[in-house]
Amino acid sequence: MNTSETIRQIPEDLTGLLQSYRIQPTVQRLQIAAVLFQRREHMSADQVLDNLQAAGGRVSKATVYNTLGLFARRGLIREVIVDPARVYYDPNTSEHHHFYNLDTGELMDIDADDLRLQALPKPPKGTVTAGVDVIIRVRNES
Amino acid sequence: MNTSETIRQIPEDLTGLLQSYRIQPTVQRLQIAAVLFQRREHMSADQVLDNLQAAGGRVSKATVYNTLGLFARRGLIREVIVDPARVYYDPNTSEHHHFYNLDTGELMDIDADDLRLQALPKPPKGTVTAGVDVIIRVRNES
DNA sequence: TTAATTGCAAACATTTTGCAGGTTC
DNA sequence: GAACCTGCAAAATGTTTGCAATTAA
Repeated sequence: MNTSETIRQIPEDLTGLLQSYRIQPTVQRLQIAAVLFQRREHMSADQVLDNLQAAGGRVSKATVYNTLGLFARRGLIREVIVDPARVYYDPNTSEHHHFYNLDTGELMDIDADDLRLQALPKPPKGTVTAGVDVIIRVRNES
Repeated sequence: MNTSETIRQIPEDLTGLLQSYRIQPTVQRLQIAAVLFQRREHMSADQVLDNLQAAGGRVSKATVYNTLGLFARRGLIREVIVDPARVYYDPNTSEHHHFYNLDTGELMDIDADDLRLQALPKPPKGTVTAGVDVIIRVRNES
């Protein structure tokens, strides 16, 4: 299909990574991809923007939002919908799930092997499954 | 704990239902509860408002939002976070999961018995599990 | 009559959009 | 040079808040 698994390990080849997802690599897109793939953390659009600006990158807010949307649409990253107030983006697109800390807003991965679903129910008539998200909401103790 | 299972079947006793969740029953709250528990459907705040106004109820937008938030905080209903654009509220608080149709925005219940999770992973140190949500995103065929 | 609730409008936060100017192939 | 991308500011959502007026215990 593509060589993403290999490329994933080599953030230096961001240009090739973007291209393999049919995304024209531009200065801003490479900077945004760099933040995501070097940190390999879940981030909101605003966090990406802050990070970039702190590092001296010159990217506008609109471009960050539009670019993250594009990355997600192309399958390079994944949207994580856990907080009604903002979308998180996950550079890890392999099958996995999430802990979401309601107190801190922190997201943590759960490996697919650590959380198996027993036989998925059939999707409603006329529909096909597009993805399965499991979110375990946690709260700080006491 | 409470008699919600019984009360649930009797939307006429909405006053008692609210009281059993430590919610002072007011005209507006009863109207909002009526919409949710008579339809027994997932609804956004805006849908609740529309429904109410169409039925001639006089409730303000702020009150609908605040009331749904209160209901959820008290455990009478459940928030469903699947769409970055809006929160859905679910009058069914028993353990269950959801199909979410990306094309139509429709939410459908999945009975807990039809989707078992094989041994939940332990929550991160210092945290306790507050809830588990499984969302199966589906798309209309072809 | 005191506390709680409501409604309105304004405030907020996140995200999207229109469009002029720049960049890329 | 044609198509595409970026930045800015303005607009569009959905939701929250401040506060005066109203309602409930």
